[in-house]
Amino acid sequence: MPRLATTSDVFTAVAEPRRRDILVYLAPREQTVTAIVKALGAAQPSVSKHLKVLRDVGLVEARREGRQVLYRTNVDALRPLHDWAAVFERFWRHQLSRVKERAERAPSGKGGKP
Amino acid sequence: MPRLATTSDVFTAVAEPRRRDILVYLAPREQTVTAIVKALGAAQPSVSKHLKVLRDVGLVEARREGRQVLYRTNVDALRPLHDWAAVFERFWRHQLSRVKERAERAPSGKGGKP
DNA sequence: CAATCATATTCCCATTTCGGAATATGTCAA
DNA sequence: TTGACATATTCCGAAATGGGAATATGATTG
Repeated sequence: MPRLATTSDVFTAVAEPRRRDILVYLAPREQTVTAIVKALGAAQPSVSKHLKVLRDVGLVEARREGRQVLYRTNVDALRPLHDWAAVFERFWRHQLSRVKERAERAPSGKGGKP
Repeated sequence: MPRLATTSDVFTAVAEPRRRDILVYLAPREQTVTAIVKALGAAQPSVSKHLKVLRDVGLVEARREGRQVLYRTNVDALRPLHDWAAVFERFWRHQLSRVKERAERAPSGKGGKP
């Protein structure tokens, strides 16, 4: 079995960079498909397909207005993602000490990993 | 061009449920591959492959101890994910009013979406 | 060195994914 | 109704994914 269907999982849907861009673009206010196409510089069919995926997962909502369709990010659907990531917040402090320790061990910091 | 290489993007790496399970399992403390195999009930080669993906993206770190290899989640590498999701936090309040409004419009709340 | 435990890698395969091009559907205007 | 605009869908091909089975590498012990 290959990867989980992109249409059933928020994580997989968000794995695509273009879809992330779309979500960011549609978060402040609803936008036309054409607007998205122009903003992202992508092909229209491609955008429509991505929007379908996002809509199937519930990450965006659509509203028809005449000839145009206005899409808008459903930010609530992103909470599972945020919540999952937030679980690790608990361990950040714990591991921060390690990072700090390493940083202090190498004071001339510029030469990280070129 | 098909999907983005799972090995170059944290988002894609985390798209796989088993890999998420591994990350959660390895967050509190480092664990042996065998331990992961038992904990997840997955096949050993499968786990090793997932670990390789996670390590290539920097989501886990490995340490050899005799015959065994101890893996540990690098929680810092999860920050991009968290930060990206956190961008939408700003809009949650805004959209919460809509949800609230809808909830108040339907007082007999039990029948949500079973 | 041989045997064994622990982990990694390779090979094969069914399935999915995305982009591009072409085409279909839907909606408004004249 | 015809035509133009906006969006959606289908078909195609190249590339990638993850599981399973087999095998390879690494390290320890006798």
